[in-house]
Parts: sequence; C-alpha cells; structure tokens
Amino acid sequence: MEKQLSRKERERLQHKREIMDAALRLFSEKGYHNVSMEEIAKEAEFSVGTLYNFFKSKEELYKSLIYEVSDKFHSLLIKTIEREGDEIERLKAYLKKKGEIFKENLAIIKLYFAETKGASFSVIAGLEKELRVRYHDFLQRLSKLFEEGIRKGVFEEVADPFYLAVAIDNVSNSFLFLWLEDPEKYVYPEPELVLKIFFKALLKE
Amino acid sequence: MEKQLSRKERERLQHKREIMDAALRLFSEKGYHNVSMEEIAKEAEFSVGTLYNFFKSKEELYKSLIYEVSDKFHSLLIKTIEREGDEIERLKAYLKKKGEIFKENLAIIKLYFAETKGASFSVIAGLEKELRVRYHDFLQRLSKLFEEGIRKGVFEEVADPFYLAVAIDNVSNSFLFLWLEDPEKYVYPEPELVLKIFFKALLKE
Amino acid sequence: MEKQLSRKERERLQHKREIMDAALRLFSEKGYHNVSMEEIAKEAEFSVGTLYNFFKSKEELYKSLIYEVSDKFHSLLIKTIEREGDEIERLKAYLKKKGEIFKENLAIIKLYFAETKGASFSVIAGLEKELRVRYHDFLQRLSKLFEEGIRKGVFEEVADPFYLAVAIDNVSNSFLFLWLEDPEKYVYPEPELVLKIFFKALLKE
Amino acid sequence: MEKQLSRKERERLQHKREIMDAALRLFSEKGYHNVSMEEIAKEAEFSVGTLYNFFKSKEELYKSLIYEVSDKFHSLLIKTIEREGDEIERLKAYLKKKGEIFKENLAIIKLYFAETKGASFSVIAGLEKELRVRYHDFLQRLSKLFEEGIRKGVFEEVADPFYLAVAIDNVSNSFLFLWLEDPEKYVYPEPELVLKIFFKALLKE
DNA sequence: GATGAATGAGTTTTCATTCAT
DNA sequence: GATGAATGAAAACTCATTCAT
Repeated sequence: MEKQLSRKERERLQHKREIMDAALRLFSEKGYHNVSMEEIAKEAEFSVGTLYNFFKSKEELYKSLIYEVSDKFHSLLIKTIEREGDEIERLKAYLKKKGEIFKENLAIIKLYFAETKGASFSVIAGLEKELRVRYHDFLQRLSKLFEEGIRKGVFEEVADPFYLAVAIDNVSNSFLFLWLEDPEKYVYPEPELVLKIFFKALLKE
Repeated sequence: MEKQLSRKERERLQHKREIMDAALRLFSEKGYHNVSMEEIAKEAEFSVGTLYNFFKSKEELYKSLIYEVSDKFHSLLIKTIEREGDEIERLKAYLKKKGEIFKENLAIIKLYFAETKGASFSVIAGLEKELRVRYHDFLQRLSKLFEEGIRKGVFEEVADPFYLAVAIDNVSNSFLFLWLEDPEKYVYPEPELVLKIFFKALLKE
Repeated sequence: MEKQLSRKERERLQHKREIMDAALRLFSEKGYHNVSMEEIAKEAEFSVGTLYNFFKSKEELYKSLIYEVSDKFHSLLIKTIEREGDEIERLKAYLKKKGEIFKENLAIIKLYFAETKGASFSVIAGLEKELRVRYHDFLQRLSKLFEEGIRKGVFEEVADPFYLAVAIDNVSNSFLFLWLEDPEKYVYPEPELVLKIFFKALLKE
Repeated sequence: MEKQLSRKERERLQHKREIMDAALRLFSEKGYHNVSMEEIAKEAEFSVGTLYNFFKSKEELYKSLIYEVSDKFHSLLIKTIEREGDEIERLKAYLKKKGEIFKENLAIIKLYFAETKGASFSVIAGLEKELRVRYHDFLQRLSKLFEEGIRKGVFEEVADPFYLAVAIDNVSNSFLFLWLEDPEKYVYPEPELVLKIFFKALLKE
C-alpha cells in the first residue's frame, strides 16, 4: 500500500517525520514551554513556516508526538499481555517488554510520564484526559489477566484484579525509574525481581 | 513565641501566607507556565509589586511553595515511620498518614508530584534534584524499617529492603491517585488493602 | 546666625545633609538612572518615606545636589578670578583653584560634567539649560580678565576674549580629565603647564 | 558588490538602517534612558518584535549606533591627519574636517560626546572604556604630527606632544560646541581661529 | 510546499511615589 | 518627622503565528 505513494507524498511524510523527531528531541530535553517553534525549525532544518504547513499549532505538534508514542506503547503492551500462554508467562513478558520500551525510548518516555503522572493540569489542557482513557483501557486488559489467573486457580484472590493491575504496573514503573535515574547504581529491573516482590509473601507464617 | 511578633510583623506573615495560598491554588490548577504573576496578584488581592516585595521572582515564589510542602510532607512521614512500635504497625501508620496528607493537601500534592514524578526536566531546573534528594532520604529510612523487620524475622528477605520501600511507596501512591482521579468509583485506599496486596502471596502453592 | 537654630532644626539640616551625601555617593558612582530611592534610603540609613519628607521627588533631590555643587564651584572660581592682582597671577590662581576643586570633589565633578558636557539632553530636562547659564556667566567674567589684560597691554589681541576664556577653561579641563583618568600616567596638571602651552608661541619665527 | 545582494537582503539592510536612524533621532534628543523600545518601534514604523529581530537588546542597538559613528568619525580624522602635506596644512585640514563632521552629524555627535565626555559611569557599562581606547589611539596619532613638526623645526618644543594634541582637540571641540549651542551668536569656528589662538603667543614681549 | 521577516499581545520585573500608623 | 508596605504604570523582552514572495 505504501508503495503507491508518489515521491512527493513520500517526501512529505519524511519531512513530517523529521520535524516530529526534532521536536521530540527538544521537548523531552527541555520541556514544552522551554522550546520555541523557531528552535524546532532550526533543529529540523526547516523554516518556521514549514512547521505550520504540517501542524496547525505548537500544541498540535506536541499532541501528535504524545499520541503517536501512546499508540505505539499501548498496542505493544496489549499485544504482549493478550498473547497465548499462561498468566505468569504473560506477566513476565509484559514486564520484559516494558523494560525494553523504556530503554529504547527514553526521550519520549520522559515526555509521556510528564503528561500522565503527577499534575492533573497538563502542559496542554485536555491531553491528559485522553491519555488516561487509554491507560485505563490497558489496565482493564491487565486486570483480565489477573481475573483469568484467579479463575484458573493460579492466583489467590487477595484483592480486586484491577488493583492488582495498578499495583504491578506501578511497581515495575518505579523500578524502571530508579534505574533510569542512576543506571550505575540500580540494576536494570528484571521481571523476576518484580514478580518476586509481588508474589512472594513477605510475612513469615 | 508568636506573641512576640509585632502586629506589623504578624500582618506581614499573614500577607505572605495569602500570596502563597493564592499562588498554590492557581499553580496546582493550571501549572506553573499557565499562571501569570498578575493573575496571582489578583487572586491574592494584592498588586504585582507586593508579590515582588515578598518573593524576588516568580521562580522563587514557586520554589517556596514546593519546599514548604516537601518539608512538611517528609517530616510528617518520617516521624510516622520512626516512631515506637512494631514494623507492621508502623507500616500501617505510614500508609494511613499518607492517605490523610493526600486528602488534606490535594492542590499541593498535585504540584509536588508534577515536580518529582515524570519529567526529568522540571519546570525549574534544579528544583527536581533537591526534591529527589529528600525523597531518597525518606526511602532510606523506610528501607531501615524493612531491614529491621527482616532482622527480627518478621519479614522474609525477598529482596533488597530499598526495593521493598520503593515498591510499597509507589503502590500506595498509585492507589491514592486512583481514588483522587475518581473518588466515587475507587475506594479511599485503606492501609489494609495495600498491605494485603503487598504481603499476601498471590501465588497458590 | 546658625546658632539660633533649635536642636530640631539643626538635626533636620543634618539629616538632609546625610541624605544628600548618600545620594551623591551613589549617583556619581552609578549614574542617575541606575540608583533607586530605596538604595539611597539604605545608604543614608533612613526610610524612603523620610527621603520624600525632604525632597518632593527623586528629580528634586538630584537637582539640589547639582545646584549645590554648581553654586559652590562657581562662587569659588569667580572669587579667584576677580580678586586683586595682575592678570597672569589671577589666571594661575584660577587654574590652581580648579585643580584643587577637582581633587577634592571627584565624585561630584563627574556628576557635574555628565550634566554640562556632551549631551544636550540631560538626565533631567531643563537642568542643563540652567547650568549652562551659570557657566556662561563664569565665562563672561573670565573674558573680562582677558579684556583687561589686553587693555593694559599685557596680552596681545589675538582673538575675541570670550574665545580665549573658553579655550583656556577647556584646555585645563582636558588636562585634569587626563589626570583623573589615569593618575599614575599623567602628571597632575600644574597651572604652569597650561599657561606654557597657552601663551608660548609654538611656531618658530 | 552591493549588486550581488538579493532584493530581500537589500530590504533587510534598509530596514535595519531605518531602525537605527529612528533610534538615533530619539536617543540624541532624549537620552538612552528616556526612550523606550516601543517609542523607537513607532518612530521606525515597525513593531517591537522587529526591533528584536535585528538587535538582541536595547543595549545592543545603542552600542551599534555608537560604534558605527565612532568608526566613521575616527577613520575620517585619522585619514586627514595622516595624509601628505606639511604639519600646519594637516592641522588645518583636521580642524576643517572635524567642523564638517560636526555639522553633518549633529544628532549622533551629541550622543557620542555623552559617552566619551563627562561621566565615568556611562549609560552602558563597558562602552565608555572601548571608546576611550579608540580616542587615545587618535590622540597618539595626532601627537605624532606634533612630534614630526618639532623634529623638523616647524614647532617649538613647549610641551609633551601628547598634551599639545589633547589641547588642540579640546579647544576645537569647545568652539564647535559653542557654535552648536547657539549658531546665531557664535561663528562657525574656522581652523584659522583655532590655530591663531593656539599658535600665536598671547603675551607681548 | 518552503521561506523567514513582521507582528503584537502577553509576560516578568522595576521603582518612584503614597499613606496609614 | 519617620517608617516601610502597598501600589501600578511602565519598561524590556519573548514567541506563536501570519503571509507575501
């Protein structure tokens, strides 16, 4: 299908890509408000005017970036947790995949978390809400995994599966952030570590 | 002690308080960059000039806000985890305290998490690093609690106590955020819930 | 007469003096626009309000300073050139006096020349004109000295006495500025040097 | 060479010129601190933003103005005093040239002298020092003229040639200022007048 | 489509001045 | 007379956006 694109169309897409990549580099390094359209134009080796031929505003450029990564991110993870296999295996696969995504997309991850975590105001009003919706969709699907596990008798029913999903996702994130913060000091968190903490009773009986 | 302040001094402190409160309301609602000094002045019912008599810049006003809450927040939690009592009790007390702090300081909590989570660039360069240092101090102290518990044989040694501290802090945060996001749908997370998830083995043997 | 001033009146004058001295120090060092009333108040160890009890505006404070020095400066020089004695002697006395005044009033001299030389706009519109009037009065009196010298046959009538007055005043100023600029490199200009250049024909016949 | 500039480039230069001319008019009339960027923009018939596209700050705009005139001014005078011809002729040519420059560049001359004469604090810190360096270079070259004259036996060695240079430059300036102040009353100072005063012994023998 | 000069509303900050105590 | 907190107009500067070429 892509082959049917004319040279012009291919070039256009390529230029858009270059602008988005330049913008991503700058936004993730300095934050939305500390980057100007002029700066992005220079980084992308286009003029400001050209940026406005592709995106009708700075906001839209930013949103495109965030949605793009959010799409990719979620579809990858959903594919991982919904594939064939038993629950434990799929949980491990999901933790592993998330680790890989973090490693490979550091710049964009920072940007993404700046949007989803913390402030309920976001750099751009409205952005956050949409991302939250997607994130909840993902959590629902992860809950399903726990539900199934409980149904099959693999997991105990300690709590609402949704809370379990939230918990494991956040614990793994926090370990990834730890590593991201100081890669020398903290080991890159292996799925096993997360599962060990998560599954093994701490309390002696 | 406060009685020794002259009326003028008391008034001055009161005015500073009013400005900080107004700024907090606006910053937490709209974010640092989307609030102007003029807006804060209006909200505080003072003139812009007066703001600058108290804080030498917008940045400084923001920092004052963040540091103030960070101080209060950390000292309260540290007091809670380092008080007398057995480890389980102290963990519960800490989870309860955090819940209360969240409930009572919603506006500022949002602001605080916008600074510590997510972006490694922060609205104000330099802020984030200092807050991270404080947070790590807290995590170290929480690790001690786990260490002691392990030493006493109350906890099993499933992982480095520091990771346990990180995990429980993040799990409880994530539940609090869930509740914050939609108080009708999600229960206010009780310490018991967190502990149950955290301590009880999911896996059936 | 001054003895009849009450303690209150004497104190008032003293305070005014202190304010003017502080203002002079700051103005001469940093220029009118780079000094704030707050700064002057701090330097004088009074409050801003007190400054306004003595001077109705920053401009008025500045003018007072300039007029005061201009008065003192001119009356001293006029007294010197109009005293008893032959023309040569009086010229020497005037050159010597000016040197002394420069040496003893460096700060104020800088301020004064910033007002009279160079820009026809002055920091404060209107100031310059009044000072120019005074300066012309002085030049007229100095011209008289040359006129008398010519009438008596002491000087040759090479040019309009007014031009001679302007010339000698400026030559001596320029030498004083040279010394002021780099006291190590340039000798403190003795009246003799100025007169030598001024009176002695350069041209060999 | 100029023909190689594209229309756009020529326009850009023209616009820069218009801004500088507008700024010059206002600065020389009212002084640096009494002119706002908005005022300059209005005078130049551009927007404030455009001013900042050409000059990164108000200071830089001012400096450009001062340096431009200083360059032109000095190179013209240096060319005049270092051309072929005997010393007397070259002195006359220099006095004549200075008169012409004054007449043709009144606005900018005022600005220039506001910077070089008078206050040792200057409107813009650092500016004054650089201009002084250039002026001293000029004085050195003028000294050379006197040195040569003395060596050739045209002039008597009444004083250090540098002082002679300083003296003649200041005397001629002061006459030019006199004329500038009141063109009706004071004749435009002819080189002859300056030389007559400067060279002819006043003193009868 | 690409360019980049021009725009001007909006932002932070300063500071002379006032006035209640 | 002395104080200094409060004022708010004015200034320098930024930057997303437009549009003629």
